[in-house]
Amino acid sequence: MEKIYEKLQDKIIVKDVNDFNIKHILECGQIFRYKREKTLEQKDVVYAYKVFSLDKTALIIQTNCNAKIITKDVDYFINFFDLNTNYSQIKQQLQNDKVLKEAINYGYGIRILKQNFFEMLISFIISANNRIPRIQKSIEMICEKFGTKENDYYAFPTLNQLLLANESDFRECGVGFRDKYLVSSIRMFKNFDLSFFLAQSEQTKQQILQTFCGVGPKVADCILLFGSYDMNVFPVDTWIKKVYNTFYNTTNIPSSNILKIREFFYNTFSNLSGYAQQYLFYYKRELDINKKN
DNA sequence: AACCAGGCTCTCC
DNA sequence: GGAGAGCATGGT
Repeated sequence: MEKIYEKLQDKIIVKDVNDFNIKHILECGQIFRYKREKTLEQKDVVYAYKVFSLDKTALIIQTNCNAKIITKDVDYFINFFDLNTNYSQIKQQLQNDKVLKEAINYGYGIRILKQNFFEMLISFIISANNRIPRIQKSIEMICEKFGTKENDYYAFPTLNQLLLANESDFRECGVGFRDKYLVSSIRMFKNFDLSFFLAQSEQTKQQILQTFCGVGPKVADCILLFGSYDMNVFPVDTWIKKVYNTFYNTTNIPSSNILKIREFFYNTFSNLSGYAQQYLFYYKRELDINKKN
């Protein structure tokens, strides 16, 4: 298959915008550290975003015919944006499901980002029973407080940097009752063997993650999906619950039974569950948000 | 002013 | 092992 991108010295040109839309990618719920930039003067520019991962950053300028990823860390972001995976093929396989076909039509440019495991662990502990804008703000404050300063932004803190943080430090970043979960989980991560963990079975990985304080089934699935590119999980949150109730509730599962809903979707989408979840999440959330305004 | 948010922990049965 | 209360904080 032909590559969808061209690698240059300090940027990547993505040539196929049918499988790459930076708004879809960043606003489908998988990442918290990004900012929309004011659109530049050129009239063909559709979106411009800055994205941050660990200590790295990129500026993405999307037009109607291509997307430019401008960064010092070209190879890192080729992997980060999963540019060597064929999303046309994935989308085609998922089109059998009628609802998903609609969702893909809406968020056609979604790709699953390959993010850092530790950053996802911390981020999704904060996400529990929280609102997305406030999650973003808390994470940003934690970066400013404990992360290394780069040029015009702060890196996500390393494990050693976060080991210096106590509960009131986190409380000042607006994480609320999750402060103690963070302190506990950060200490536990010090003795965490990631490569051993990744070699375990799906079920074992889910169980191990739930031994971290503040990590239940949903957060565990998010960490696996976004932090280890594991497509065999289907995180069920409030938005997916709405998806289930509006589009799929033809079965006899009580709409409050998260684990049963999760099982239903995994049985439906199998090893493409992670992709499917993101199309559905983005579709439902955008529709509801736009309805309000 | 209650109610809710990318749920989880803890208690009680 | 399943159901239910309580949880920080801020927006609507």
